[in-house]
Amino acid sequence: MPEQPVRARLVDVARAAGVSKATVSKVLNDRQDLSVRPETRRRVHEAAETLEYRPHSGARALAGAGTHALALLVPALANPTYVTIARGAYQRARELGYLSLLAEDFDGHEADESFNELVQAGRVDGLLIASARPGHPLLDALSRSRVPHVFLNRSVEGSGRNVTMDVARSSVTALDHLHSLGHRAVGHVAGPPGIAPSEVRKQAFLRHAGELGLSAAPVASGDFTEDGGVSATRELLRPADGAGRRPITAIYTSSLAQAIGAMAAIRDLGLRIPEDISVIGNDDLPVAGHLHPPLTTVAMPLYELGTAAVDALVATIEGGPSGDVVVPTEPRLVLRRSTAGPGESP
Amino acid sequence: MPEQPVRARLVDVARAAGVSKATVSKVLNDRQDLSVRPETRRRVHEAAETLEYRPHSGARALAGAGTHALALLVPALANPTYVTIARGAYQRARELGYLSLLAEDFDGHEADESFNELVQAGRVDGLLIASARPGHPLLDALSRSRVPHVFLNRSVEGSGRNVTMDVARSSVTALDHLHSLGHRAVGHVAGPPGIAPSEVRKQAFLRHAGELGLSAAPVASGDFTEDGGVSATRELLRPADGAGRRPITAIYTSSLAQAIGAMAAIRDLGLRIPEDISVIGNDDLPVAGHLHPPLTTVAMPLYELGTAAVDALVATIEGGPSGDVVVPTEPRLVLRRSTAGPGESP
DNA sequence: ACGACCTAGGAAACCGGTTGACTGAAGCTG
DNA sequence: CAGCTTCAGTCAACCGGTTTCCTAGGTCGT
Repeated sequence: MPEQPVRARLVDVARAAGVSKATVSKVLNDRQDLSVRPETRRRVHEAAETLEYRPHSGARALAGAGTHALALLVPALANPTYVTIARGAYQRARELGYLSLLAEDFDGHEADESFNELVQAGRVDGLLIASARPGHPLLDALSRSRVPHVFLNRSVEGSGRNVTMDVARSSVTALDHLHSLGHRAVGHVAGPPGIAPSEVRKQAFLRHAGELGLSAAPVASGDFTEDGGVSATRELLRPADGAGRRPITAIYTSSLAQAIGAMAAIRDLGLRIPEDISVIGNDDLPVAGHLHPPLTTVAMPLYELGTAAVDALVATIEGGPSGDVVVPTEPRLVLRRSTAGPGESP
Repeated sequence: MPEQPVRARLVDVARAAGVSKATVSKVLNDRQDLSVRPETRRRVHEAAETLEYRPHSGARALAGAGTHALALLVPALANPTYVTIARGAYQRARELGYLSLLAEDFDGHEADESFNELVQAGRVDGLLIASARPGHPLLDALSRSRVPHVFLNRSVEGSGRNVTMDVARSSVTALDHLHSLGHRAVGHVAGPPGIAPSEVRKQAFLRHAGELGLSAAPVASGDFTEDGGVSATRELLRPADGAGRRPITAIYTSSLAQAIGAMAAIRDLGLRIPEDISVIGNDDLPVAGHLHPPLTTVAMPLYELGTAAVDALVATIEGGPSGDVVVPTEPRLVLRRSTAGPGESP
């Protein structure tokens, strides 16, 4: 039997450095309640280094220090939006000495289970929740237990723990762009009702449409998927008057996938993009630039959302106060060829 | 100070059921080395139920039982392929009493760190590795330690721990389809060199092209991204002879993103799909059906790959033997409108 | 009637860290 | 030079499970 390359334990480091477990623990955790000679400190660090010591997270958690792990709950990983957020969260967590785990929360179906497995089982110190919606079972569990958590992207009103982007601004940016191209009748493909950013975008769209004096600003809801975009777009393009005139000349969608669906639906109706209908979507990802035509988008600061959420959560875990946060980076218009003046080529 | 709704602990359950910790532990873990009266067993389960008892994963891990957690390392979450795999893994893991965690391994950059944080810190019992490639730092770490693991999708030759799909078959399926439409000169957009499924697909493509007697079967490599598809496609379509004739009439890509890139590149050259060039991609996802034109694909059994990998890993963890596994489900052709006979409309 | 053998369950050690109370030695003070 | 601090660390309890021996009481065979 070959030598098992056993993990180094605290006591191994202690032995190697010629000190006690307690000293090693305190030195490595940089605790203030202990005075150590620099020389000793050095020996400890050196021993830990050569032995490649990693504290056992379970033991640490048991002893009352946390696990130094967070979990990010996203509603749908297939939506690459959340992947960008997750990356931001992961990186920032690492910088703060935490590990960020990723879990898909199939719109509440698995939420209880995830909650149990992650929080109750003591695997994580806190939750980053991107899957909130009214009536979500998780909200209940959270209020019963006292687990540190923040809501990101999908905020929960009155929680005082929301980390969001300036979603309203994205509607304004998109609408200003279309308006400046000459569009006066713009439709909006909104996300499902009840979901915070979806509602905010819709309200901002309607408000700003009013401010710009648009002649029409119909809204249709659909899932944040391609199919959701297809059905909402069909609804928007159905001739409203008997004359058979198209009610709108441009569409603004709440997600990238919806925009892809919208483009498909528009073409199915025999219309051209952007000559007949301009399309602009939210969230910029590589695929947008490779569509036909390349899609104009409003890029949201997703990565920053992830980092900001971790900052807020870690602050909470470490005893700080909590409060709503809005990521300062503004949505950015990414101009491509799916938008043009009504009747024009790009 | 409000009552902290503390987690129920083992001893709480024991007290409630009127037995000892040991008994509860054994009953809940269904251990054979103890005889209990059915009545006692019932009481224990009941108490655990009403107290909503969840074992503390850290404590359990410390005591020598595992963590009952696995980690899935994927090379790029932005590639939705891996999301489907992850779902399969997650579900199957749950059925087996495990929790599957998801981590992005930025092509080796973070692999060591992930390995340390997950394995060395004792957070997981085993690894599902989908990010292998020759020279990957993880391979070293794995051979040094004795952590249970399997490689999925991207196999590692000689490891005896590969869980794969019939990737060669997917090339045959795609090529047969194009051949039956009348194509005799087909190009292949392969993945990066050195990556197992990429190489296998390419070899199978070349072999079957030979079997079918194609007049041309050029191959160009590119990343599994849209941009990778663009550049490889440009290479394939560059006129080879002085005559300026296009060398091929169809393109088969190794990933869906590459297919999207290929379509963009084809259009940029002023060519039509499928009249001038047919396109067929690997992996079927919702977006494929909403492209312009809707993309014909070869659907791979990704979900099953995830479940099979978990089966294999858990078997290893629980002391079983290991061995290579190939998911039995065959690749399936999903016919859409990006393929047609040379010169024809779909 | 008495030991052998089950049956049902309990006591306690142990896993690997953390933490607050404690201590021996050196330095300072009066 | 005795007493008080400060310094530099040590001791041991503890976290919440699991597991390995035990044991008390009842059953069975002879």
